[in-house]
This record gives sequence, structure tokens and C-alpha cells, in this order.
Amino acid sequence: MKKKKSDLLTEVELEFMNELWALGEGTVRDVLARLPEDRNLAYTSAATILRILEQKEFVTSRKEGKSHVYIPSLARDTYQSRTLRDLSVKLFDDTPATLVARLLSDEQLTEEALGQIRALVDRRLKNDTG
Amino acid sequence: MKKKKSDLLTEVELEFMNELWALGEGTVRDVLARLPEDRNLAYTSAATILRILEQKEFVTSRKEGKSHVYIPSLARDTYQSRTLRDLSVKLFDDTPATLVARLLSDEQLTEEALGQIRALVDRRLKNDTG
DNA sequence: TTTGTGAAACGAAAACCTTAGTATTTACTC
DNA sequence: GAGTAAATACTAAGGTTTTCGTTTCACAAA
Repeated sequence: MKKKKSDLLTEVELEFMNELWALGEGTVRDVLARLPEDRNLAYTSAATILRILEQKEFVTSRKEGKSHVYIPSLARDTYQSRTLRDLSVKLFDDTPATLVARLLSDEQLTEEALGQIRALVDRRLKNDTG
Repeated sequence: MKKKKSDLLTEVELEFMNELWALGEGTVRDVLARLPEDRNLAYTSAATILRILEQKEFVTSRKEGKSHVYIPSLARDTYQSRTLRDLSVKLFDDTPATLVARLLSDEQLTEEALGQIRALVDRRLKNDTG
């Protein structure tokens, strides 16, 4: 029996994964350097988070010199999909169209974003039928 | 200075809010009755969750007989938008088009859902220009 | 060999979430 | 008013998350 327990990242874990995804891979110090100026997180705290991420198998690591280099073990795309599916189920009655509807109803949505979205939908339709 | 602290519901809080949104309003017993058979949550636990939701101002309540009737104090739509904005920022570089792209790339997306999404985008574009 | 430096490992405190047992209050009945 | 059933309030235990200090370790420098 697996423990499963959600597969989703916590707030801080996501914060760290975002930096690792941007870097490709990195040490504790690499990640820490990318956090906002006012984040002020102790080195040991960052190390702990990365150790936990490894334990949860969101990253792997290799030894390089005296440091660990951490590497994401799942792609950002994959995690994005997973998150959207989870959100769909929990808050949008498992109906992606409702999710898009809500996104489109956001007043702050720019004209540019709207155009991009239309293009994406068009392309996806073309690929399906053509 | 406000406390802010995220404005987002926890897992169980969302579970309860979903029932309240479906009901319009309800007592502890009403919500409990809607939870899945195998949920097996004690009455007092459910009461605690609703009390917490009230304390966090996600619901209000009025006294009716000897019970409290709980009423959502924000619409589901509103919370959906809030969640999407949060997710956009945290996982999609604040670029809603990327979010839609990921949604569309989901293999499990049905033809029907795709059609609905296209219709939504079209309608939104028409309303903007016309 | 001792000392110094940078990193990892360990342990744990503080905050918050989830669950539920016990005590108290409330509204109704006799 | 006393009894009773149902509801709320209180309290706390156990788990997870976030944070960081202390200790240990490896290696280089004196």
C-alpha cells in the first residue's frame, strides 16, 4: 500500500521548485540566491526544504565537490497539468470549461492574453480535425 | 495593518464550502449529510470546521431554533477567480495563456469540453469588439 | 596534526490544520 | 422548575509545514 498523500507541493516547496525549474539544477546556495531580497531565509532552512523535496521525490541530487546539486525529477509542465486537474476536480466540478470561463471573466485579463488564448484554442482545434 | 495571510481555503475548508455553495446555506447537520458515505467525520469535527470558517469570515451565521445556519460570505465565482489568479502567479508566470495551453494539452480533455472552451473564447471576443 | 571553512545532517520549536472528546448551553416538555 | 435531547463551546492531541540552531563531516591550510 502506497502512502500517496496528495502529490502536490506545499507553498514553500513550490517556491523552491520554481527556482530549480528556472535553473535546470542547482545547489542550496543557487536557489537561495534567486529568492527575493526580502525573503531572508536562513541557509539551513533552504537546505532543509531541499532535503524534504528529495525525500518526497520531487527532486534528486548528486554530489559535486562538497555540495549537493538538486535536479527536479518532474517537469514543470507535468506539475502544471497535475495541478490544473486537481483544481478542476476540487473547485470546478471537473469541468474545464467552467475554469476557462472564470479565467476569461477576469477583468484584469489583457487584450494580448485573450488573443493568445484564442490562438491556442484555434491551433488545438486544427490539430484535432486536420 | 491587515493580517492578509493568504485568503485561500485549506483542503477541508474547501470541502465544506463546496457543500455550502451547493446548498446556499445550511446547518452542521446539513453539510455533514452531503459528505460522502465513507467520510465518517464526527459531528463535533464538522462543527469545528464551520466555526473556523466563520472566524476566518468565509461564512456568516444566524441562529435558527437551537442551531446555527451558515451562509457563505463570498460567491463561489469570486473564490474561483481568486484561486486562478493565485495559481497563475505562482505556477504560470502570471501568464494566463500558459495556463490555458497546459489545460488544452491535457489528453483527457474531451471533444465536448474543447468545443465549450472555444465558444467561450469566441463569445468573449465578440463582447469586447462588438 | 591541529585548525579553519563551508556544507550537510540532525533535532526541534512554533505555527497551523484536522479531528474529536468532554463540558456547557439551549430550547423544549412535563 | 427539573429533565432531556440536541447543539455549541472549549480544549487538546496528533500531524504537517516552516523555520533555524547546533552538531557533524570533509577537506584544505597552517
